[in-house]
Amino acid sequence: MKKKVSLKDIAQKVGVSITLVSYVLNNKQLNRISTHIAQKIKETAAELNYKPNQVAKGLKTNKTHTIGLLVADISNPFSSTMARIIENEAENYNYTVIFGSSDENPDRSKKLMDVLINHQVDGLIIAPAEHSKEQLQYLLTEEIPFVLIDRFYADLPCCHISMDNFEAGKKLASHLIENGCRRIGLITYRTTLNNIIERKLGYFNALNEHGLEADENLVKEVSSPIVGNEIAVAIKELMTMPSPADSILFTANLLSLEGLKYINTLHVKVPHDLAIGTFDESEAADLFYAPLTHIKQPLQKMGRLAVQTLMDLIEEKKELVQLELKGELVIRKSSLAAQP
Amino acid sequence: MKKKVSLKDIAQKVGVSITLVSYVLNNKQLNRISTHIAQKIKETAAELNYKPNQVAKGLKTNKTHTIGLLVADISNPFSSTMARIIENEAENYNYTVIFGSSDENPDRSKKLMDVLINHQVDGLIIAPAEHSKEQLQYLLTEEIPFVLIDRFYADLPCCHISMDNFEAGKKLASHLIENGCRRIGLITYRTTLNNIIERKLGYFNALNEHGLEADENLVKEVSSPIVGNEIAVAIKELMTMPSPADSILFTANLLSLEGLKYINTLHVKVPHDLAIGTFDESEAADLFYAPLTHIKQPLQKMGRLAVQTLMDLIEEKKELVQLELKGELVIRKSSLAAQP
DNA sequence: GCCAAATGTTTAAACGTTTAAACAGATTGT
DNA sequence: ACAATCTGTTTAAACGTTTAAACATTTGGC
Repeated sequence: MKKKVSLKDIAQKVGVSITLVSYVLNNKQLNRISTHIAQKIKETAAELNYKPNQVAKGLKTNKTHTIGLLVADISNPFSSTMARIIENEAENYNYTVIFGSSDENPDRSKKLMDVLINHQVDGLIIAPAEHSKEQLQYLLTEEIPFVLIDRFYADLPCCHISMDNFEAGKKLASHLIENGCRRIGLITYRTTLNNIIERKLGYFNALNEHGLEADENLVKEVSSPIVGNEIAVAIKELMTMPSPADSILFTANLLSLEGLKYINTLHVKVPHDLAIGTFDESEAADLFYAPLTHIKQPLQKMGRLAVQTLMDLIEEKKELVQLELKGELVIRKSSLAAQP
Repeated sequence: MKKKVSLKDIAQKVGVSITLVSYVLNNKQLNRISTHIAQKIKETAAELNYKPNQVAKGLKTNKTHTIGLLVADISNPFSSTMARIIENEAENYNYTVIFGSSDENPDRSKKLMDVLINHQVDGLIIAPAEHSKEQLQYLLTEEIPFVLIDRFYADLPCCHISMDNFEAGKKLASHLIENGCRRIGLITYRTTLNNIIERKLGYFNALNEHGLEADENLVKEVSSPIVGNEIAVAIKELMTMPSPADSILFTANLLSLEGLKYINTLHVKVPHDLAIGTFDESEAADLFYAPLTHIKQPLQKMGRLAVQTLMDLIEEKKELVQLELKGELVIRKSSLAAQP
């Protein structure tokens, strides 16, 4: 790689000090500097195609204009959509995004966090992995600005932006009930993450408020959102129990996609034989013969608020921002089951 | 943000020079340094939780251990899958990824490229936007290491890794022909990008080799891959022409998804009434009642090779690597049309 | 006992910026 | 006339590292 043009090169060419070049190019002390020399410096900078070295600048100013984004997996649609929103919003503040995928693994998460911190990011936006509370605690003691998205720990006094998952789960379950479903199976996965748990609690709350009894046999917990066979087993059980499920609520997008693959192999028509409700939009759920009723997360809003909050933290306009935005129930064919 | 622990802090605490601390922590000159002082330095570093400042290091060594990834849109599955693969492979080399979405816009692409370069990335992996040849030319003259993925300019002497799109298009069209299709509609979008154009040429070549005449009316070019209505019009025309299409080959994933949405609204059964072939995997195409026959790109291989090639460029093991990997034809229900 | 070599550690400069402070020369007020 | 002020520019130190070179002390050879 060629050596890049530095302030020094410009200074030498023009025959002035580096300081003066810096002042001119940063529009500082402009009331002082003679216009014709300023002119000449600018011309020369353009001519040499000078690009300020952000690394050197960062060392001096202690601001890299970079934010770290830590997600579960950048290749999954939730993360990548979020990444794009965050990229765009960060750009408005002249910030660049550097990312890492934790794979929901706390060790990996810790390692990535360190890498990002070592790169001197000015702050972090994190969709925390399971069991990463200690790490977040560490960020807090180090006073490294960060904002959680999607999930959070209730007892951790930090900024977080997420959806009101309890309300969303309740809204979705209520909708199924109001459309005639009486035996709503719940398929969720084993986790300590509050977002998923809240969705489940919302489901129970909806049953309760509608005077329906919760049946433990209707609740299936698989070990992870991608184990297709466990999901298939769960669905099979729900469909073949004495009083079978008339509908299924999936607490996560991935669960429903895996579930539909299995349902597609059965002689079961959605929504006639089985209504479906799930979370998040997806092309796949759109293209399914009975497009899926789902909770649409306010991703745009979440992403933008996360960046804005982070910027405030970075600029030390300290304030504890903890938001739970409402999700939107998008009603599609998959849930219009017992409807006449 | 708290001030971070520096070499200086360790040096002061132990009572030695900064240099010595640096040597110990980098395992340099180890044959010289007294073991007990080395021990003490390491202990103190651990105790203070020292993390080397990559920015300062980068300034001195002229290596930031960061690569820039420039894609069309990080939120689309091709880009995000690629991003993840690149992230993982880069990690093997102790590199971190910083990204930008060009939106296929040359101005934005130029701007992002500058931002990444100003952040002193050691190299770039780029899925070039349309009309970005000049910018790439510029990288070449500046000797900034970069590798193109997915697309390239034939006359630009730079490294690129992509799929053999001509062969892929040909393979897909041939498959349709061999399965009885005789009137294959092609839906593509207006672009100067070689990858899409090659797919189209592959289609023509397949027709030719199978002794079928190319009918210009069967070829529809929309203005962009996301204009649903244009795609609908194109499909309608293909289906209602005097001798209508018995199949459609989409030259891009997005086109087929938009197309299927429209096809879903018609009284047309895939593959019986219309066979479909497309590019790239997607959950959506999997879940469609007739899962789509498609060309699977060797993303894993492309991503890994791109990183490896870039690392070689960065380490000045200069070599021009230009690869066109073979795509895999994945045959699914959507193309098994005229088959008995 | 003296010089050379080996051992352990420090000095100093550098990377490309920023920025407070100093400086020199011109202009002004009295 | 001369201090005070203003104008335009430079000096120098700093950010946190790396690394060649210098230095001081010990050890070894003869």
